[in-house]
Amino acid sequence: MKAVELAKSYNPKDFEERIYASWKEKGEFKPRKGKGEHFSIVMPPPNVTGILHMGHALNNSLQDIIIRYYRMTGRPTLWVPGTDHAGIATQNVVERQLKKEGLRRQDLGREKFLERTWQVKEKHHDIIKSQLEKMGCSCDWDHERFTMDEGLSRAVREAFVSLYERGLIYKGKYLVNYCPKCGTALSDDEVEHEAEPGKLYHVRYPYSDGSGYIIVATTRPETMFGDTAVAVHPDDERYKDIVGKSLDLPLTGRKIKIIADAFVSREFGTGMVKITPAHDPNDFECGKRNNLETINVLNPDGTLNENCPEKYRNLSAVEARPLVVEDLEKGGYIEKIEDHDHEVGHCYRCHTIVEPYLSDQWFVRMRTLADKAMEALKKSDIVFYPKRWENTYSRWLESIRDWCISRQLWWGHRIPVWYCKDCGKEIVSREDVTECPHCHSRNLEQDSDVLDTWFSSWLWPFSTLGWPDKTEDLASFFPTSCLVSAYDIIFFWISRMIMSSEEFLDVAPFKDIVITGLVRDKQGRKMSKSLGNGVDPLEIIDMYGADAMKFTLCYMAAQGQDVLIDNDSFKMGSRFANKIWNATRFLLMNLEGRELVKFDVDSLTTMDKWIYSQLNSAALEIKTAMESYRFNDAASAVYSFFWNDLCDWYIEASKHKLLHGTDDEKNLQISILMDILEKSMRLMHPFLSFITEEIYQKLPNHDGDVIVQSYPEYDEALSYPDEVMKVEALKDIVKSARSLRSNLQIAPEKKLKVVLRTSDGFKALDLVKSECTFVSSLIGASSFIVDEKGKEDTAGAVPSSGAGYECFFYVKDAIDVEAELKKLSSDIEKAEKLLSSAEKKLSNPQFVNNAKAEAVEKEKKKKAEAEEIIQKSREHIELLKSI
RNA sequence: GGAGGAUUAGCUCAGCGGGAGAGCGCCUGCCUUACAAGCAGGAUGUCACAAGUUCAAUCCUUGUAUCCUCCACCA
Repeated sequence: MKAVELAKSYNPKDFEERIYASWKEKGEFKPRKGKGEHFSIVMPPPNVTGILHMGHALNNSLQDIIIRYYRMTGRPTLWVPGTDHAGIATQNVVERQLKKEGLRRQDLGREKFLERTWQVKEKHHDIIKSQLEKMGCSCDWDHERFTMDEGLSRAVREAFVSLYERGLIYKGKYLVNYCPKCGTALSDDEVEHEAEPGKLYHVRYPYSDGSGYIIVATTRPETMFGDTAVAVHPDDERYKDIVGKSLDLPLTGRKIKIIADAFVSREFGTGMVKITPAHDPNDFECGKRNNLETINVLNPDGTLNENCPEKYRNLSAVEARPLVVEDLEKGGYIEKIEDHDHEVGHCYRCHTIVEPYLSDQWFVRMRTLADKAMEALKKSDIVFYPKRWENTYSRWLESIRDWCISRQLWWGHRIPVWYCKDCGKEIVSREDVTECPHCHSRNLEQDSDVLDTWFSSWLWPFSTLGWPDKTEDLASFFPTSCLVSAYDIIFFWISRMIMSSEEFLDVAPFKDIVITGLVRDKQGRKMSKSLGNGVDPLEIIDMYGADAMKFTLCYMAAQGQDVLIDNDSFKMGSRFANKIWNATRFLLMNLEGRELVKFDVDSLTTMDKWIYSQLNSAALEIKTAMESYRFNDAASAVYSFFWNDLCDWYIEASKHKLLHGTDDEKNLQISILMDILEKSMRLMHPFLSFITEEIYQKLPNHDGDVIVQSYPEYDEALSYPDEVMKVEALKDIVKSARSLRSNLQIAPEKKLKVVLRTSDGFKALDLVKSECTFVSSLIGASSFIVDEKGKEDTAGAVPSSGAGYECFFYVKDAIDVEAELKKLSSDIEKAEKLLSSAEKKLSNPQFVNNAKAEAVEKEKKKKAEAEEIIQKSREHIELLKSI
């Protein structure tokens, strides 16, 4: 047989791109009719604001592993890719570009601005797509979607209108979070609270009748121009008598009343609080309860407006504050100023301080939606991995408040509401409206706001499959099987997808929710441009290849734990890939000139059965790990099977036959190896996709592409526990022999006569005999004699021993007796520890009576082994001393 | 103010009721005809601290300490 020769070293650049193109061309990522239930994933759509970072690499690597695994199990499999228009974030990117050109978006106008934003979207989309391809993501590009696609836009309208019709969407004037820089309202979840050092100003508010003053404490004195009352607790004995009295608001002289409201805490400050309904959520509620006037003192850009004294107008809150305080001091209104740290809300996109701002906005009523989402968890329709996130999810749903969905932006889905300028009616419609259905006027205007970006992404799992139409995709692949996401968007996205899906389709959008950790640097810090600690996926792929990146991430992704990495972390995967490459190279070299033969169980040796058994166990371990999303366990099963079992032991053991066997022996051996190798490629394919495909194509026994081959399944018939036990015993002999040689500092080239003496019932006896040559080569023996009967004269030989055997080395030349003595006493010490622990347990009647029978058996065995080691080691010490 | 996570070898982390593990790093010896991105051998741990449950605790319970996240309208 003519075998393909592999390049001397593993170079992923030689084939990764080619293989991806070939998969794509052959349509390998498309769902196929298979057996069993469908398996589908929708990719969390990356924002078109930039390029993918390591977090995306982790997330998509894991999805790729899952999807490839299930594709190979034969289930009809679909992975839907796509991108998100990312409302504010993308608009900010474009506005920043404009700023460099000295322009604002208003200078361009809505239409031109949107044109420009579409260009940015296209550019980033193309980069993102090519990144995903470089990573090897096996998603079905024919199913690719964008949140502002025609179809998805239709889904957004359907969702909006149908919620409106059910009374779950309403418009109203409320105090919302408002980012002055982005110029838009935000939802509660889009505000990040951070502790900041601040001051607590104690301000005197004089009574209108001149009978003195009261003191209120505030962190924001500049909002006092919007004060419309001062409140005390109704049960506060100190202030019972002054409720109803009138105060003169400092710096303006406007009169406000003292009111009583139970929300006031008596303990904080003076127990008196100024009420500014337009600029504080508590005060807003309090104002409503008490029918207070609402005075807005801010412009939309965060500066003070015409409701403030002239000198402060058009200054930002931060600029105005010291001026106001200064003027208060001048007027003798400041009682004292204390340091006071407090939480300040910041915009999650631009980090500007968010203002509570009174404005007309659209909201989704969340209570009933949240209840259904809660129900889904209670019924176990959804399961979180790891489970602890279920608490986080429930708690958020319990305390949910209505969702502000209107944004004063241009980039996004226009709110499907039209206002008739003639009859003043509001028209909410799935289709564009050009004529008022009430008065037939054509004088209509569409609401200028767009929807929160999450209002389209919360429909993602079904809008991408064609909803609201009843499509074949929806029927075949919905609900999806699992969702892989980081924990930072559980609220923004995951919870809301569950709500929308339960609301519109009466079913959870996915069953398993896999929450990954975040990728951080080696110090545990978030990766960011400003810190310069980012690790770029493309750079890693360039250095080590996509397989090395994917495998390493998988190996490190322990259930929900953050992944700490630097560039060097990926050497691990790279070395492993190199190992696979070289092992294959060696086997293909040995295939040259050989014939593949058919073989059956009867022709398998103990070693052969052992490696099949190990492969079989690995398949089981991987299955178990994958089913509970324990990626690191799956990766270590792959790693230790291929490297430790196959390379270190099996291939080593086969070398003698491959090099010195008869033609028949060689043919049989290489046939078995090719079979194992072919199965290994299938086993490893989800984790190292490119290299396994590249190698698979070069195997004489391959069939099509490995990506669509069947995944090795655990088979009870291929499990050989006896053989496994024997091989483990053989490994033990070799290891202890090697250890002895190393301790005695015997040069590797020095070949020695070695005699192995086994005890009665030593189970691996026949194996050691049949693998004589192998063992002999591993322990550097010139001759290796298995001495069952104890006939060999071992006088003067140095022994190494373990359970059931002694291995004598005939060392005539000078050896390091001291070193060996040291080793032996340390062995005795260890064994004595073991022995005493076992004896302690066995002499304890409670242990013997209560513990499981196997546990007791194990202790007995432990004891016997320890005793054997101690006894032999003592003999050996005597022996050494006598030399 | 709530909630969660972390604390195991020099570093990064697995494990989780019965003899302490991996990768990297380190030491020693090897270019053994696949791989020096390799092979072999080796050292290193009161499994944060303190109680409790148990025949048995790194693992379960309860506290304590340090670190990290998330949530929360107390001015």
